[in-house]
Amino acid sequence: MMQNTEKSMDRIVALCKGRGFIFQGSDIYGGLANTWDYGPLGSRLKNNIKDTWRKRFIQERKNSFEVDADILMHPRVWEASGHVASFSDPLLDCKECKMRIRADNLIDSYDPNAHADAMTKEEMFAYIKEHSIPCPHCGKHNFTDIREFNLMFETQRGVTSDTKNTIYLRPENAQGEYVNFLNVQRSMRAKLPFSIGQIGKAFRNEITPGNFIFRTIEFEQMEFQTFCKEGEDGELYEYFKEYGKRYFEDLGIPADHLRFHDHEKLAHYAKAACDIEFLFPFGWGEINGTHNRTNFDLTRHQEYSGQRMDYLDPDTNERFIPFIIESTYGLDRTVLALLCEAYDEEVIDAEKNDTRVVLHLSPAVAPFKAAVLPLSKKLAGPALELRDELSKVFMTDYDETGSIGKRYRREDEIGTPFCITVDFDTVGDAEKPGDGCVTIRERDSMEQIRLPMAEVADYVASRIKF
RNA sequence: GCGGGUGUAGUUCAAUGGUAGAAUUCCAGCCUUCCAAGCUGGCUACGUGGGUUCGAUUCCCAUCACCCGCUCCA
Repeated sequence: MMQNTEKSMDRIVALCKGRGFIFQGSDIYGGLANTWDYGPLGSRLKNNIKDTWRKRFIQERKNSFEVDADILMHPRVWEASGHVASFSDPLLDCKECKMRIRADNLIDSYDPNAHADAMTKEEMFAYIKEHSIPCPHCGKHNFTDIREFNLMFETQRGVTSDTKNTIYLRPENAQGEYVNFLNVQRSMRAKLPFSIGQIGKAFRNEITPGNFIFRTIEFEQMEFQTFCKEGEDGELYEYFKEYGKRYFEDLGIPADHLRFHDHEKLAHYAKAACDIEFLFPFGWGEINGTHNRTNFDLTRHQEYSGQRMDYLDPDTNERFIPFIIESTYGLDRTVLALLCEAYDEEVIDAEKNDTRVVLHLSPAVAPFKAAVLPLSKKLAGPALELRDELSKVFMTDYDETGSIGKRYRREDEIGTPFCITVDFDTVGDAEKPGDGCVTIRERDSMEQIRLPMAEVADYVASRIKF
Protein backbone atom coordinates (compact mmCIF):
# COMPACT_ATOMS: atom_id res chain seq x y z
CA MET A 1 0.00 0.00 0.00
CA MET A 2 2.70 2.44 1.07
CA GLN A 3 4.76 1.63 -1.99
CA ASN A 4 1.84 2.24 -4.31
CA THR A 5 1.00 5.59 -2.81
CA GLU A 6 4.59 6.76 -2.99
CA LYS A 7 4.78 5.60 -6.53
CA SER A 8 1.72 7.52 -7.61
CA MET A 9 2.95 10.74 -5.93
CA ASP A 10 6.27 10.27 -7.72
CA ARG A 11 4.47 9.94 -11.00
CA ILE A 12 2.41 13.05 -10.41
CA VAL A 13 5.55 15.00 -9.51
CA ALA A 14 7.27 13.66 -12.64
CA LEU A 15 4.34 14.63 -14.83
CA CYS A 16 4.27 18.11 -13.28
CA LYS A 17 7.93 18.59 -14.05
CA GLY A 18 7.87 17.03 -17.48
CA ARG A 19 4.80 18.82 -18.73
CA GLY A 20 5.46 22.25 -17.30
CA PHE A 21 3.11 22.35 -14.33
CA ILE A 22 5.46 22.64 -11.37
CA PHE A 23 9.24 22.84 -11.14
CA GLN A 24 11.61 22.73 -8.20
CA GLY A 25 12.29 26.26 -6.94
CA SER A 26 15.69 27.72 -7.89
CA ASP A 27 16.23 24.56 -9.90
CA ILE A 28 19.53 25.49 -11.60
CA TYR A 29 21.09 26.14 -8.18
CA GLY A 30 20.14 22.68 -6.99
CA GLY A 31 16.84 23.79 -5.54
CA LEU A 32 15.76 25.47 -2.34
CA ALA A 33 13.95 23.15 0.06
CA ASN A 34 10.18 23.35 0.08
CA THR A 35 9.92 25.97 -2.62
CA TRP A 36 8.28 25.24 -5.97
CA ASP A 37 7.77 27.29 -9.11
CA TYR A 38 4.63 27.02 -11.20
CA GLY A 39 5.38 26.57 -14.89
CA PRO A 40 3.24 27.64 -17.84
CA LEU A 41 0.55 24.99 -17.35
CA GLY A 42 0.66 25.08 -13.55
CA SER A 43 0.12 28.83 -13.61
CA ARG A 44 -2.89 28.37 -15.86
CA LEU A 45 -4.32 25.69 -13.61
CA LYS A 46 -3.78 27.78 -10.52
CA ASN A 47 -5.27 30.91 -12.06
CA ASN A 48 -8.26 28.95 -13.29
CA ILE A 49 -8.85 27.69 -9.77
CA LYS A 50 -8.68 31.27 -8.51
CA ASP A 51 -11.27 32.21 -11.13
CA THR A 52 -13.67 29.50 -9.98
CA TRP A 53 -13.19 30.57 -6.38
CA ARG A 54 -13.83 34.23 -7.21
CA LYS A 55 -16.95 33.21 -9.07
CA ARG A 56 -18.35 31.20 -6.18
CA PHE A 57 -17.21 33.42 -3.33
CA ILE A 58 -17.17 36.97 -4.69
CA GLN A 59 -19.18 37.22 -7.86
CA GLU A 60 -22.13 34.99 -6.99
CA ARG A 61 -22.52 36.08 -3.38
CA LYS A 62 -24.27 39.15 -2.12
CA ASN A 63 -22.36 41.48 0.20
CA SER A 64 -19.05 39.95 -0.72
CA PHE A 65 -15.99 42.07 -1.43
CA GLU A 66 -12.49 41.24 -2.50
CA VAL A 67 -9.37 43.00 -1.27
CA ASP A 68 -5.71 42.63 -2.12
CA ALA A 69 -3.87 43.63 1.02
CA ASP A 70 -0.12 44.00 1.33
CA ILE A 71 2.06 41.13 2.44
CA LEU A 72 4.01 43.53 4.65
CA MET A 73 2.01 44.93 7.52
CA HIS A 74 2.65 47.09 10.55
CA PRO A 75 4.51 45.04 13.16
CA ARG A 76 1.82 45.86 15.74
CA VAL A 77 -0.65 43.84 13.67
CA TRP A 78 1.18 40.67 14.68
CA GLU A 79 1.30 41.69 18.31
CA ALA A 80 -2.44 42.25 18.22
CA SER A 81 -3.08 38.99 16.41
CA GLY A 82 -1.06 37.06 18.96
CA HIS A 83 1.46 35.76 16.45
CA VAL A 84 4.48 37.47 17.98
CA ALA A 85 3.74 35.89 21.33
CA SER A 86 2.50 32.47 20.38
CA PHE A 87 3.55 31.68 16.83
CA SER A 88 6.76 30.14 18.03
CA ASP A 89 7.67 26.90 19.68
CA PRO A 90 10.18 26.51 22.52
CA LEU A 91 12.20 23.49 21.49
CA LEU A 92 15.05 21.57 23.03
CA ASP A 93 16.97 18.50 21.98
CA CYS A 94 17.96 15.51 24.07
CA LYS A 95 21.73 15.24 23.72
CA GLU A 96 21.58 11.50 24.45
CA CYS A 97 19.05 10.25 21.93
CA LYS A 98 18.73 13.32 19.66
CA MET A 99 14.98 13.53 20.27
CA ARG A 100 13.49 16.97 19.73
CA ILE A 101 10.87 17.99 22.25
CA ARG A 102 8.69 21.00 22.91
CA ALA A 103 9.69 22.37 26.30
CA ASP A 104 6.14 23.33 27.29
CA ASN A 105 4.81 19.88 26.44
CA LEU A 106 7.62 18.28 28.43
CA ILE A 107 6.72 20.30 31.51
CA ASP A 108 2.98 19.81 31.10
CA SER A 109 3.32 16.06 30.86
CA TYR A 110 5.57 16.06 33.94
CA ASP A 111 3.16 18.19 35.96
CA PRO A 112 -0.09 19.38 34.39
CA ASN A 113 -0.40 22.04 37.10
CA ALA A 114 2.96 23.64 36.35
CA HIS A 115 1.47 26.06 33.79
CA ALA A 116 4.30 26.03 31.31
CA ASP A 117 2.36 28.33 29.02
CA ALA A 118 2.84 31.14 31.53
CA MET A 119 6.62 30.63 31.79
CA THR A 120 9.37 32.39 29.93
CA LYS A 121 11.97 30.42 28.06
CA GLU A 122 14.42 30.83 30.96
CA GLU A 123 11.83 29.76 33.51
CA MET A 124 11.00 26.66 31.52
CA PHE A 125 14.67 25.74 31.26
CA ALA A 126 15.17 26.29 35.00
CA TYR A 127 12.08 24.23 35.82
CA ILE A 128 13.23 21.32 33.69
CA LYS A 129 16.66 21.43 35.32
CA GLU A 130 15.36 21.81 38.85
CA HIS A 131 13.03 18.82 38.55
CA SER A 132 15.50 16.77 36.46
CA ILE A 133 12.71 15.94 34.05
CA PRO A 134 13.82 12.94 32.03
CA CYS A 135 13.66 12.59 28.28
CA PRO A 136 10.41 10.77 27.45
CA HIS A 137 12.24 8.76 24.84
CA CYS A 138 15.45 7.57 26.50
CA GLY A 139 14.82 8.49 30.14
CA LYS A 140 18.03 10.49 30.54
CA HIS A 141 18.32 14.13 31.54
CA ASN A 142 20.76 15.89 29.25
CA PHE A 143 19.17 18.62 27.18
CA THR A 144 20.36 21.48 25.02
CA ASP A 145 19.24 25.04 25.74
CA ILE A 146 15.73 25.98 24.72
CA ARG A 147 15.55 27.61 21.33
CA GLU A 148 12.62 29.60 20.04
CA PHE A 149 11.43 28.76 16.58
CA ASN A 150 9.28 31.66 15.46
CA LEU A 151 7.44 30.62 12.39
CA MET A 152 7.22 34.16 11.01
CA PHE A 153 9.73 35.32 8.42
CA GLU A 154 11.39 38.55 9.43
CA THR A 155 12.81 41.24 7.25
CA GLN A 156 13.98 44.81 7.74
CA ARG A 157 12.76 47.97 6.19
CA GLY A 158 15.16 50.82 5.60
CA VAL A 159 18.91 50.74 5.28
CA THR A 160 19.89 49.70 8.78
CA SER A 161 19.15 46.25 10.09
CA ASP A 162 18.22 47.23 13.55
CA THR A 163 15.55 45.39 15.48
CA LYS A 164 13.38 48.50 15.50
CA ASN A 165 13.04 48.12 11.74
CA THR A 166 11.93 44.50 11.83
CA ILE A 167 8.79 43.75 9.91
CA TYR A 168 7.26 40.40 9.08
CA LEU A 169 6.06 38.60 6.01
CA ARG A 170 2.49 37.74 6.88
CA PRO A 171 2.03 34.19 8.23
CA GLU A 172 -1.67 34.31 7.37
CA ASN A 173 -3.75 36.57 5.15
CA ALA A 174 -6.63 37.10 7.51
CA GLN A 175 -5.22 40.19 9.20
CA GLY A 176 -5.27 41.99 5.84
CA GLU A 177 -9.04 41.61 5.79
CA TYR A 178 -9.44 42.50 9.48
CA VAL A 179 -7.49 45.74 9.35
CA ASN A 180 -9.61 46.75 6.34
CA PHE A 181 -12.89 45.92 8.03
CA LEU A 182 -13.75 49.58 8.61
CA ASN A 183 -12.55 50.70 5.17
CA VAL A 184 -14.60 48.11 3.34
CA GLN A 185 -17.68 48.54 5.51
CA ARG A 186 -17.69 52.31 5.01
CA SER A 187 -16.71 52.51 1.34
CA MET A 188 -19.07 49.72 0.25
CA ARG A 189 -21.83 50.87 2.65
CA ALA A 190 -21.93 47.26 3.78
CA LYS A 191 -24.41 45.91 6.27
CA LEU A 192 -23.85 42.86 8.42
CA PRO A 193 -23.47 40.09 7.59
CA PHE A 194 -20.95 40.81 4.87
CA SER A 195 -17.76 39.17 3.72
CA ILE A 196 -14.26 40.12 2.67
CA GLY A 197 -12.31 37.69 0.51
CA GLN A 198 -8.71 37.72 -0.49
CA ILE A 199 -6.31 35.63 -2.53
CA GLY A 200 -2.68 36.02 -1.68
CA LYS A 201 0.58 34.63 -0.44
CA ALA A 202 1.58 33.90 3.11
CA PHE A 203 4.87 32.70 4.56
CA ARG A 204 5.80 30.34 7.36
CA ASN A 205 9.25 29.33 8.41
CA GLU A 206 8.48 25.64 8.71
CA ILE A 207 11.27 23.13 9.11
CA THR A 208 9.00 20.39 7.96
CA PRO A 209 9.44 18.33 4.82
CA GLY A 210 6.44 18.85 2.74
CA ASN A 211 4.95 16.21 0.41
CA PHE A 212 5.56 18.18 -2.78
CA ILE A 213 3.51 21.40 -2.69
CA PHE A 214 1.43 20.28 0.32
CA ARG A 215 3.55 22.11 2.89
CA THR A 216 5.82 24.88 1.70
CA ILE A 217 7.38 27.96 3.26
CA GLU A 218 5.64 30.25 0.78
CA PHE A 219 2.06 29.45 -0.09
CA GLU A 220 -1.12 30.98 -1.39
CA GLN A 221 -4.47 31.12 0.32
CA MET A 222 -7.97 31.95 -0.82
CA GLU A 223 -9.66 33.39 2.21
CA PHE A 224 -13.17 34.36 3.05
CA GLN A 225 -14.04 36.25 6.22
CA THR A 226 -17.68 36.78 7.09
CA PHE A 227 -18.47 39.47 9.65
CA CYS A 228 -21.66 38.89 11.58
CA LYS A 229 -23.56 39.56 14.73
CA GLU A 230 -22.93 37.29 17.70
CA GLY A 231 -25.60 34.64 17.65
CA GLU A 232 -25.53 34.33 13.87
CA ASP A 233 -22.04 32.88 14.04
CA GLY A 234 -22.99 29.28 14.74
CA GLU A 235 -25.29 28.99 11.75
CA LEU A 236 -22.81 30.71 9.39
CA TYR A 237 -20.04 28.44 10.60
CA GLU A 238 -22.05 25.35 9.64
CA TYR A 239 -23.14 26.97 6.39
CA PHE A 240 -19.59 27.70 5.21
CA LYS A 241 -18.39 24.20 6.02
CA GLU A 242 -20.99 22.83 3.61
CA TYR A 243 -20.46 25.62 1.08
CA GLY A 244 -16.76 24.78 0.97
CA LYS A 245 -17.37 21.09 0.52
CA ARG A 246 -19.74 21.80 -2.35
CA TYR A 247 -17.11 24.02 -3.97
CA PHE A 248 -14.62 21.16 -3.98
CA GLU A 249 -17.24 18.80 -5.37
CA ASP A 250 -17.94 21.29 -8.16
CA LEU A 251 -14.23 21.19 -8.98
CA GLY A 252 -14.60 17.50 -9.60
CA ILE A 253 -13.65 15.88 -6.30
CA PRO A 254 -16.02 13.04 -5.40
CA ALA A 255 -17.64 13.23 -1.96
CA ASP A 256 -15.94 10.07 -0.73
CA HIS A 257 -12.53 11.73 -1.14
CA LEU A 258 -13.58 14.58 1.13
CA ARG A 259 -14.31 14.61 4.84
CA PHE A 260 -14.75 17.02 7.72
CA HIS A 261 -12.31 16.95 10.58
CA ASP A 262 -13.28 18.86 13.71
CA HIS A 263 -10.45 20.28 15.78
CA GLU A 264 -10.30 19.35 19.40
CA LYS A 265 -7.30 21.50 20.22
CA LEU A 266 -8.15 25.05 19.19
CA ALA A 267 -5.91 27.94 18.21
CA HIS A 268 -5.78 30.95 20.50
CA TYR A 269 -8.38 32.85 18.47
CA ALA A 270 -10.93 30.16 17.75
CA LYS A 271 -14.16 29.00 19.33
CA ALA A 272 -14.67 26.23 16.80
CA ALA A 273 -12.59 24.89 13.94
CA CYS A 274 -13.19 22.31 11.28
CA ASP A 275 -11.05 21.23 8.34
CA ILE A 276 -12.09 19.81 5.04
CA GLU A 277 -9.65 17.05 4.23
CA PHE A 278 -8.88 15.43 0.91
CA LEU A 279 -7.65 11.88 0.49
CA PHE A 280 -4.17 12.43 -0.98
CA PRO A 281 -2.02 9.47 -2.03
CA PHE A 282 -0.09 10.04 1.22
CA GLY A 283 -3.24 10.18 3.36
CA TRP A 284 -5.91 12.64 4.44
CA GLY A 285 -4.72 16.23 4.38
CA GLU A 286 -6.30 19.60 5.09
CA ILE A 287 -7.33 21.69 2.10
CA ASN A 288 -9.73 24.05 3.85
CA GLY A 289 -10.22 25.35 7.35
CA THR A 290 -13.36 26.95 8.69
CA HIS A 291 -12.95 28.77 11.99
CA ASN A 292 -15.21 30.66 14.30
CA ARG A 293 -12.76 33.38 15.33
CA THR A 294 -15.37 35.14 17.49
CA ASN A 295 -14.68 38.83 18.05
CA PHE A 296 -11.14 38.07 19.18
CA ASP A 297 -9.29 39.67 16.26
CA LEU A 298 -11.29 42.86 15.97
CA THR A 299 -11.29 43.32 19.73
CA ARG A 300 -7.54 42.97 19.80
CA HIS A 301 -7.12 45.39 16.90
CA GLN A 302 -9.31 47.90 18.70
CA GLU A 303 -7.14 47.51 21.77
CA TYR A 304 -3.80 47.76 19.93
CA SER A 305 -4.70 50.41 17.35
CA GLY A 306 -6.95 52.56 19.46
CA GLN A 307 -9.52 52.58 16.65
CA ARG A 308 -13.09 51.61 17.40
CA MET A 309 -13.79 48.42 15.48
CA ASP A 310 -17.45 48.23 16.28
CA TYR A 311 -20.51 48.24 14.08
CA LEU A 312 -23.64 50.28 14.57
CA ASP A 313 -26.64 48.11 13.87
CA PRO A 314 -29.08 50.39 11.99
CA ASP A 315 -32.09 48.34 13.11
CA THR A 316 -31.44 48.27 16.82
CA ASN A 317 -29.00 51.16 17.22
CA GLU A 318 -26.71 48.98 19.27
CA ARG A 319 -22.96 48.94 18.87
CA PHE A 320 -20.94 45.75 18.97
CA ILE A 321 -17.75 44.21 17.66
CA PRO A 322 -18.71 41.64 15.00
CA PHE A 323 -17.91 37.97 15.13
CA ILE A 324 -15.92 36.50 12.26
CA ILE A 325 -16.38 33.20 10.49
CA GLU A 326 -13.25 32.44 8.51
CA SER A 327 -13.13 29.94 5.68
CA THR A 328 -9.66 29.58 4.23
CA TYR A 329 -8.63 27.53 1.22
CA GLY A 330 -5.09 26.42 0.58
CA LEU A 331 -4.64 27.25 -3.09
CA ASP A 332 -1.51 25.15 -3.63
CA ARG A 333 -3.15 22.29 -1.78
CA THR A 334 -6.21 22.61 -3.99
CA VAL A 335 -3.94 22.45 -7.04
CA LEU A 336 -2.36 19.30 -5.64
CA ALA A 337 -5.69 17.74 -4.72
CA LEU A 338 -7.07 18.33 -8.22
CA LEU A 339 -3.92 16.92 -9.82
CA CYS A 340 -4.04 13.83 -7.59
CA GLU A 341 -7.74 13.34 -8.24
CA ALA A 342 -7.35 13.85 -11.99
CA TYR A 343 -4.27 11.69 -12.56
CA ASP A 344 -5.00 8.37 -14.18
CA GLU A 345 -3.21 5.73 -16.19
CA GLU A 346 -5.71 4.07 -18.47
CA VAL A 347 -5.17 0.77 -20.23
CA ILE A 348 -6.38 1.13 -23.79
CA ASP A 349 -5.29 -2.24 -25.09
CA ALA A 350 -3.94 -4.70 -22.57
CA GLU A 351 -2.54 -7.01 -25.26
CA LYS A 352 -0.51 -4.29 -26.88
CA ASN A 353 0.45 -2.96 -23.45
CA ASP A 354 -0.94 0.35 -24.60
CA THR A 355 -1.77 2.84 -21.86
CA ARG A 356 -2.41 6.54 -21.74
CA VAL A 357 -1.81 8.99 -18.91
CA VAL A 358 -4.84 11.22 -18.54
CA LEU A 359 -5.55 14.19 -16.33
CA HIS A 360 -9.30 14.14 -15.87
CA LEU A 361 -9.33 17.78 -14.83
CA SER A 362 -12.58 19.67 -14.73
CA PRO A 363 -12.74 21.62 -18.02
CA ALA A 364 -13.16 24.79 -15.98
CA VAL A 365 -9.65 24.50 -14.55
CA ALA A 366 -7.80 22.72 -17.39
CA PRO A 367 -4.82 24.80 -18.61
CA PHE A 368 -5.89 24.48 -22.24
CA LYS A 369 -9.57 24.20 -23.09
CA ALA A 370 -8.92 22.93 -26.59
CA ALA A 371 -6.08 21.91 -28.88
CA VAL A 372 -6.14 22.33 -32.64
CA LEU A 373 -4.43 19.41 -34.36
CA PRO A 374 -4.20 19.40 -38.15
CA LEU A 375 -4.17 15.85 -39.43
CA SER A 376 -1.28 16.81 -41.70
CA LYS A 377 1.16 19.70 -41.77
CA LYS A 378 -0.35 20.52 -45.15
CA LEU A 379 -3.47 21.57 -43.26
CA ALA A 380 -1.60 24.01 -41.04
CA GLY A 381 -3.12 27.09 -42.74
CA PRO A 382 -6.79 26.59 -41.86
CA ALA A 383 -5.81 24.96 -38.56
CA LEU A 384 -3.88 28.04 -37.46
CA GLU A 385 -6.79 30.24 -38.47
CA LEU A 386 -9.08 28.18 -36.25
CA ARG A 387 -6.58 28.36 -33.42
CA ASP A 388 -6.50 32.15 -33.72
CA GLU A 389 -10.29 32.33 -33.59
CA LEU A 390 -10.60 30.02 -30.59
CA SER A 391 -7.81 31.68 -28.65
CA LYS A 392 -9.84 34.89 -28.58
CA VAL A 393 -12.30 33.03 -26.36
CA PHE A 394 -10.20 30.59 -24.31
CA MET A 395 -6.70 29.13 -24.01
CA THR A 396 -6.06 27.02 -27.10
CA ASP A 397 -3.06 24.85 -27.85
CA TYR A 398 -1.76 24.01 -31.30
CA ASP A 399 0.34 21.01 -32.31
CA GLU A 400 1.27 19.73 -35.75
CA THR A 401 4.24 17.50 -34.96
CA GLY A 402 4.28 13.72 -34.99
CA SER A 403 1.35 11.39 -35.47
CA ILE A 404 -2.19 12.36 -34.55
CA GLY A 405 -2.31 9.61 -31.93
CA LYS A 406 0.78 10.93 -30.22
CA ARG A 407 -0.68 14.41 -30.13
CA TYR A 408 -3.91 13.13 -28.57
CA ARG A 409 -1.83 11.46 -25.85
CA ARG A 410 0.12 14.62 -25.16
CA GLU A 411 -3.08 16.60 -24.74
CA ASP A 412 -4.53 13.84 -22.52
CA GLU A 413 -1.51 14.12 -20.26
CA ILE A 414 -2.07 17.82 -19.66
CA GLY A 415 -5.81 17.50 -19.27
CA THR A 416 -7.01 19.31 -22.41
CA PRO A 417 -10.73 18.46 -22.59
CA PHE A 418 -11.22 18.94 -26.34
CA CYS A 419 -9.01 18.11 -29.31
CA ILE A 420 -10.07 19.53 -32.63
CA THR A 421 -8.74 18.01 -35.84
CA VAL A 422 -8.72 19.70 -39.19
CA ASP A 423 -8.66 17.02 -41.89
CA PHE A 424 -8.74 16.78 -45.68
CA ASP A 425 -12.56 16.71 -45.74
CA THR A 426 -12.52 20.10 -44.00
CA VAL A 427 -10.78 21.82 -46.88
CA GLY A 428 -11.68 19.46 -49.73
CA ASP A 429 -9.82 19.30 -53.06
CA ALA A 430 -10.29 19.96 -56.77
CA GLU A 431 -12.88 17.19 -57.13
CA LYS A 432 -14.75 17.58 -53.89
CA PRO A 433 -15.44 20.85 -52.03
CA GLY A 434 -14.59 20.94 -48.32
CA ASP A 435 -17.38 20.65 -45.75
CA GLY A 436 -15.80 23.26 -43.46
CA CYS A 437 -16.33 20.90 -40.51
CA VAL A 438 -13.84 19.71 -37.93
CA THR A 439 -13.81 16.74 -35.58
CA ILE A 440 -14.02 17.41 -31.85
CA ARG A 441 -12.71 14.57 -29.74
CA GLU A 442 -13.49 14.56 -26.05
CA ARG A 443 -10.76 13.64 -23.60
CA ASP A 444 -12.69 11.52 -21.10
CA SER A 445 -15.04 9.59 -23.39
CA MET A 446 -12.78 9.70 -26.49
CA GLU A 447 -15.98 10.20 -28.46
CA GLN A 448 -15.97 12.33 -31.59
CA ILE A 449 -18.46 14.76 -33.06
CA ARG A 450 -18.22 16.78 -36.23
CA LEU A 451 -19.14 20.48 -36.28
CA PRO A 452 -18.80 23.45 -38.64
CA MET A 453 -15.72 25.47 -37.71
CA ALA A 454 -17.81 28.52 -36.89
CA GLU A 455 -19.68 26.61 -34.16
CA VAL A 456 -16.64 25.24 -32.36
CA ALA A 457 -15.96 28.22 -30.09
CA ASP A 458 -19.54 28.29 -28.76
CA TYR A 459 -19.62 24.53 -28.30
CA VAL A 460 -16.42 24.43 -26.27
CA ALA A 461 -17.35 27.55 -24.31
CA SER A 462 -20.62 25.93 -23.28
CA ARG A 463 -18.78 22.87 -22.01
CA ILE A 464 -16.16 24.64 -19.89
CA LYS A 465 -18.52 26.73 -17.77
CA PHE A 466 -18.13 26.55 -14.01
C1' G B 1 16.94 20.14 13.20
C1' C B 2 18.75 14.58 14.14
C1' G B 3 19.99 9.54 11.98
C1' G B 4 20.48 6.58 7.45
C1' G B 5 20.57 6.45 2.07
C1' U B 6 21.02 8.67 -2.93
C1' G B 7 22.96 12.47 -6.59
C1' U B 8 25.50 10.83 -14.55
C1' A B 9 21.09 13.91 -20.71
C1' G B 10 13.98 15.89 -19.76
C1' U B 11 13.31 10.45 -17.97
C1' U B 12 15.32 5.37 -16.86
C1' C B 13 19.94 3.01 -16.60
C1' A B 14 25.55 1.97 -17.93
C1' A B 15 30.97 2.54 -17.83
C1' U B 16 35.53 4.83 -16.05
C1' G B 17 41.71 7.87 -11.71
C1' G B 18 43.11 9.93 -18.39
C1' U B 19 36.31 14.48 -19.13
C1' A B 20 31.28 9.35 -20.66
C1' G B 21 27.56 4.91 -23.71
C1' A B 22 22.46 3.27 -24.46
C1' A B 23 17.12 3.30 -24.45
C1' U B 24 13.34 6.65 -24.31
C1' U B 25 11.81 11.77 -24.65
C1' C B 26 12.56 16.13 -27.54
C1' C B 27 13.86 18.69 -32.39
C1' A B 28 14.48 18.44 -37.92
C1' G B 29 13.72 15.79 -42.55
C1' C B 30 11.31 11.70 -45.36
C1' C B 31 7.03 8.74 -45.19
C1' U B 32 2.21 8.17 -43.16
C1' U B 33 -2.67 10.50 -42.03
C1' C B 34 -7.74 9.89 -36.53
C1' C B 35 -5.35 7.41 -31.13
C1' A B 36 2.30 6.59 -28.49
C1' A B 37 4.01 3.23 -36.51
C1' G B 38 8.76 3.33 -39.46
C1' C B 39 13.56 5.31 -41.45
C1' U B 40 17.59 9.05 -41.25
C1' G B 41 19.98 12.86 -38.76
C1' G B 42 20.54 16.13 -34.50
C1' C B 43 20.50 18.55 -29.35
C1' U B 44 21.20 17.44 -24.32
C1' A B 45 24.43 14.91 -18.44
C1' C B 46 28.79 13.57 -14.34
C1' G B 47 24.27 18.71 -8.25
C1' U B 48 27.75 22.72 -6.30
C1' G B 49 32.43 24.17 -3.99
C1' G B 50 37.02 22.74 -2.09
C1' G B 51 41.05 19.01 -1.26
C1' U B 52 44.45 14.89 -2.75
C1' U B 53 46.67 13.93 -7.70
C1' C B 54 50.52 15.26 -13.43
C1' G B 55 45.25 14.49 -14.14
C1' A B 56 38.91 13.59 -10.36
C1' U B 57 32.56 12.06 -12.91
C1' U B 58 35.37 8.20 -10.11
C1' C B 59 38.98 8.93 -3.85
C1' C B 60 38.31 12.52 0.58
C1' C B 61 35.77 16.83 2.91
C1' A B 62 32.03 20.42 2.94
C1' U B 63 27.57 22.13 1.00
C1' C B 64 22.89 21.82 -1.53
C1' A B 65 18.82 18.89 -3.05
C1' C B 66 15.95 14.49 -2.95
C1' C B 67 14.21 9.71 -0.50
C1' C B 68 13.24 6.81 4.24
C1' G B 69 12.70 7.18 9.59
C1' C B 70 12.25 10.64 13.81
C1' U B 71 10.82 15.52 15.30
C1' C B 72 7.65 19.66 14.36
C1' C B 73 3.13 21.47 12.30
C1' A B 74 -2.68 27.45 14.09
